[in-house]
Amino acid sequence: MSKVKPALVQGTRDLSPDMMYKRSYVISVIKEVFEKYAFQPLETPAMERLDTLTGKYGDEGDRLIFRILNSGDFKKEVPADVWQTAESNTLAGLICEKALRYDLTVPFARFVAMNRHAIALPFKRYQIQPVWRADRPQKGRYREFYQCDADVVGSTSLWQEVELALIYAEVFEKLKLPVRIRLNSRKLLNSVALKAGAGEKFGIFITILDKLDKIGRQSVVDEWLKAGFDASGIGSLSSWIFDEKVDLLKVEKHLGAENEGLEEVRFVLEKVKSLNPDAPLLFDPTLARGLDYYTGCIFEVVAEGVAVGSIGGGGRYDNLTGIFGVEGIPGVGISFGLDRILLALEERGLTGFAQVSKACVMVTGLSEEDMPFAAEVAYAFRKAEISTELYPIATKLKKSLEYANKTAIPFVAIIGEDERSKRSFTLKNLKTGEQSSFALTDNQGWMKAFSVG
RNA sequence: GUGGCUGUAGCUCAGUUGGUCAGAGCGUCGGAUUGUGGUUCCGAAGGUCGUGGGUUCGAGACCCAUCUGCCACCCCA
Repeated sequence: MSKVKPALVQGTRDLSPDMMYKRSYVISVIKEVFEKYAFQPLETPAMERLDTLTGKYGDEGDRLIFRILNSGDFKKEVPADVWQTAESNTLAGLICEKALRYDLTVPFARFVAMNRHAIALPFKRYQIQPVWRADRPQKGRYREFYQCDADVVGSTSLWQEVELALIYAEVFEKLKLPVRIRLNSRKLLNSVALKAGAGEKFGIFITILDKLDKIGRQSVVDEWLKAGFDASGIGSLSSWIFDEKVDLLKVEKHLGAENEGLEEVRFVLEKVKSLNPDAPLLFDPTLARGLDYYTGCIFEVVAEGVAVGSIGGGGRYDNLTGIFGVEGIPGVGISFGLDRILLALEERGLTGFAQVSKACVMVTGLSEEDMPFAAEVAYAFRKAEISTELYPIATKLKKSLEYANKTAIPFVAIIGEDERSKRSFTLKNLKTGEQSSFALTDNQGWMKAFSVG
């Protein structure tokens, strides 16, 4: 076999032990909160049938789906002339029947459609798994990344939105990451678009609106006008919609009191704030979100002071399972972008929570004769539920202490001839340099020493 | 998918108009210290200058391609 230079696929990365400690912690926080709000775990396969995924994310989304080449003699299935003349895209459709999942929501919808009979509604599930997108990587943008989703299907109650917003607030509070949770409603956006005379061109309208952060108010207005929307409508719209803090009463004045979207937003905002006054939830009429399937409330989370894009998003979709032939099951869900959350924590220096050492204590023997007893000591520690590493060869103390120091193991139990003959060990605290001797049978003694460190 | 920037020892980077320019710091390894690390001192190893072509008497430096990272667009976690 010829030698290959080791390399990673574009947009992917290895997660070192160092990173894994941090990730595990963040995942544990998210999972804990999900379970506290009574969501149940679910996992689905990395690959789905291609037709399960296509058409769910818009044209742009379809392009970003990683397709999997058929096994076997896939060429045989394609007529020669087609093979010659077809566009790459068409051809890919003929030789790929599977794809890597693009998000967790559509596979979940597929699961619900397939298991409708076995599920008690409302069904609340959470799912923490990687997804893949054939995007061009940038900072905080990977081709393989983790999403942590919580969705409820089978309930139209706005209390679900309230609880999901509370989850967002609680997770980021626990992670000590300052965020802004933006809230809007697609229905409200619809009314806004109507005011602007957007009518059929709702998509174009919100796409332009969505660019507000990047291009600024004036450019948004200009683009709207260029797109041919009603000038007077836009004029009155721009008098309030870009305000930093939008007063709901003001919105009501412009859209009328009988506005469903406004009522949704008001309800969620009020209930969340009354339960958790510190929740950083705020109404933002300019929040649009691109995904085709949202129909009600929409959420987006951005980290304060860190440019990593949004670290979470979600919303309500009235009929996601419809395309799988199961009608009338509404859903609402949120997603956490694990990789971006970690990036944000990293940039703000908030990863101090991470466990730094794999082991609490390392046992080292000075000669081969000491090794059996060293192993016995290590085993005794483990029986006491202490994470223990046995230095695998008898070596100079300098060596093993250096190793313990580098890997941040706080204690070293030293076994030499003396210790072995007395069935004891010398316990050194690497932080303070103190050391004392314990009989192996003196569990209470050495357990106390460990707890002090 | 479109456009731009980038790539030199494990890491962070020097390298002048193409002609000893293959370097520094940190890290790694060995020794000072054969039962004591994190400090100090001494010494050593490690790079076909991302990769593949090309221009040139001569290229790390120029050109082309490709890969990677990053940035903008698009989109999004």
